[in-house]
Amino acid sequence: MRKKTIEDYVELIYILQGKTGKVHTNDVASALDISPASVTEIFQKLSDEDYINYEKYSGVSLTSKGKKIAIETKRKHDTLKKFLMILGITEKTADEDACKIEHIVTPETMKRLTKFVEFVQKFKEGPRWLDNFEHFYETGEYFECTPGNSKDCPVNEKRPS
Amino acid sequence: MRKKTIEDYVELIYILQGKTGKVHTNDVASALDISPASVTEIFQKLSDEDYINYEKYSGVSLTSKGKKIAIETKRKHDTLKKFLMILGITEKTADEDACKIEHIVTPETMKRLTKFVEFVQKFKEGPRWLDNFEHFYETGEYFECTPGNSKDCPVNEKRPS
DNA sequence: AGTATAATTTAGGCAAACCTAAAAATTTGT
DNA sequence: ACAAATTTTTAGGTTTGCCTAAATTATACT
Repeated sequence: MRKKTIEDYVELIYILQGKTGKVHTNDVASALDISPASVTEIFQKLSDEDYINYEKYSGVSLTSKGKKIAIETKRKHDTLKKFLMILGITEKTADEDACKIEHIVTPETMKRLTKFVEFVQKFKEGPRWLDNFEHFYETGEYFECTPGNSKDCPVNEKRPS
Repeated sequence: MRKKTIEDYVELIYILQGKTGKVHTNDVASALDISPASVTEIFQKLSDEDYINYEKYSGVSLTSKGKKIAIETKRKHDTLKKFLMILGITEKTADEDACKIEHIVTPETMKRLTKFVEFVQKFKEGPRWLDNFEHFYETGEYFECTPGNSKDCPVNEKRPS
């Protein structure tokens, strides 16, 4: 199926680590549906590259390098997911797409999308054009809602101040 | 570097095929910067799975199955690129991201994004909220431009009717 | 048309990411 | 504390996607 990146593993370990901060072979194996033996290999590789602290038979924890990557990746994931949900995508699908896009998106695009999410979230109930987009998506009708022309707006009443 | 999918190859062949419709080992090899020998293997695989017509030493052409995939993928690519450019991403980066996202995005998300591009393109000079987003991106300032409140809009004059 | 050059394929190899089966270490229950 | 059950690791294998070098086929020039 899908190719897993180092980021995937590190992010997963970050998510799986409970209070103790220890993640075990089996945790990862069952989360990814691969064999424990493969996870051992992955742990070895991640350890070689200093993403995790690994000692045989005792579970792993993230190094500061690993933690940094994990947090960064999760941040990207969350932003992408929010972004997609703003456009009206269901949570499940948004999560799925975010999970794949987070690894390949350029920093430039990521920065724009982050700002876009921020921009939209400035509006308490979401900007009206989003309601208009939703209306367009559902019905195919669209409207030019300008400050000087509100009569055609299908969702005027939704916006307060 | 990046993993190539069947879609990548088929789309590339579609793009490389000139009037004759024939694409040669070397064309693909230099486009992807891999060895001609590897392209031969790829051609064999694509041929096995009926994406291309392949006869040794004579170049390849897309089958109808291959053409369908190619067109579909290119359509996705173009839409994603447009979408990203709407958000203000430079053409080069938009192209790069589109190229990677096109292979992994779910149909649901693709449908939304397509509609979104359509929605934005309904506006002759782009919707005003986009200008506001750009303004926000550059300056950090944002405005609530509602039909009843145009005084704060930084870009009122840009919109005609 | 015949030979030099260029393009393509074949053959064999390597590394990565997975696997299974068996061995080793750890944990659990009494 | 020890045997049984579980978890983890080791060893060895498979597939995939690339590689290089050598062999083969096609093309281009005189």
